[in-house]
Amino acid sequence: MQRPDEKKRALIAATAARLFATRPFHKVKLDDVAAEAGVGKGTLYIYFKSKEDLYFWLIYDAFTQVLERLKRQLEGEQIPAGEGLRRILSELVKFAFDHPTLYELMRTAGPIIPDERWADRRREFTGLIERTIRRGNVSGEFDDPHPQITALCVPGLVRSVMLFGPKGLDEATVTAQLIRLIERGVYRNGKKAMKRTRTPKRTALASGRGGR
Amino acid sequence: MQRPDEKKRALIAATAARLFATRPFHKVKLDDVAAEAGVGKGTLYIYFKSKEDLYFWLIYDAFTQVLERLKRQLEGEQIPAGEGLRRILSELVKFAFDHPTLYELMRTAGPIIPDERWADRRREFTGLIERTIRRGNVSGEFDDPHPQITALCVPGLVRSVMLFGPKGLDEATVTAQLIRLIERGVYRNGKKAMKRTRTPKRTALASGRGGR
DNA sequence: CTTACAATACTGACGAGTCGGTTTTGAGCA
DNA sequence: TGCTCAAAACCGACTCGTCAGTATTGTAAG
Repeated sequence: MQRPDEKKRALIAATAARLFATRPFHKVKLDDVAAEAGVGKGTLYIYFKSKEDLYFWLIYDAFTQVLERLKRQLEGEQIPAGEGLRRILSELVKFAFDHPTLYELMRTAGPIIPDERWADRRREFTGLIERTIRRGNVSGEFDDPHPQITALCVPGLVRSVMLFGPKGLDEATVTAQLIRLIERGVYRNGKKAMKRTRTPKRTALASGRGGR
Repeated sequence: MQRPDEKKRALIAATAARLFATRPFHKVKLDDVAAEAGVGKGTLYIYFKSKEDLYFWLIYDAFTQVLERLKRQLEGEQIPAGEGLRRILSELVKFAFDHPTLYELMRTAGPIIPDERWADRRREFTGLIERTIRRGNVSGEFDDPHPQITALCVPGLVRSVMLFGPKGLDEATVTAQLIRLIERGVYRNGKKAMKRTRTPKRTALASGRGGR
């Protein structure tokens, strides 16, 4: 009955994730985690170094899961950029719907995590999206002047909707709408349609130092 | 030295905002807030009921500021929906650049704030955007099947870019790109619709706005 | 008899909130 | 202008509950 640890680690992780998603870090007591997981408090410390370690691990793990799924979606043959973008979006939304707890958890996470690995993962993530857009630009499929900014936006869209959206929203609707938004923003339209958007002037105007 | 208390309240608030933006709630010590504000700890409790109260007040206040500015931008005559949307975006970005601290602070805010006022404000906010989009739909300017979802996305876009974007980004570029994304996602396709938007020359984006 | 763990008792630090003493303010008065 | 005094603002050392983390004990399985 008591040999394999991975099962128990997962149990603890799931319980903790649930609690951390429900209330802020400082309100989650490890006593509660232990109790709800049906585990001794001491056991927690067999699997995790500290409360912060546990918390970090949860987020890192969840994020890694998303990342791996995305990579799997995009690997292989030459998927057209548009298709790639669509897959990214639906994969993200799917994950958010399937694991609301983990998604909510990542929200809390904020960038204030000292660990460098977190930032690395994050960069890897947006890099994936950015590269897809650039690929589309090169192939002529897209025409996005700022793939980096757009890439940053993608997870933000999903986050906002999941976080503040009304409860009734269904996955398909959300996916469709987000895809629509991003796609339109990025695709090369009938040339005249997007002719404008002030592109020519931008550089000159931006002269006046942004902020900070 | 100081007679009017509002000055001091603002000082405390600003200091606290800085600290709360820098580290998570549970790592901010009121002793530090007091020290950095050059104020006795007891004084904090003259102006704020508790740590949570202080925190909540900061966020609520910041959010209210944005909301008021937006309202001011949109009130008055019949601004075309497209122009309204553009104003919303640039106002948000401007605020984010001007008050990075407050903006970052609002990020943290998701945390299950018990107070109903917070949810109200939030609804008021997205409602403003949603209504603008609907107006555009009615006038034929836009053609967005899900104004509500789109409205939810807007603040998310700004957030993502400000939060994870590289430091170098300047306000004008960010504004332009976000406007482009949303606009394209929302406008009725077809050359004539597009053209109308452009006719009135772009609003003065370069309106100064120095960082400091 | 050993291993892995639940249960639980324990402790030490930490930090929110308090309280009594001190300073500032401004009104009333000369 | 100067003095008095009460009320309000202010300070910061102290208190006291709360947990994170640890050590101990009992027990079931192998």
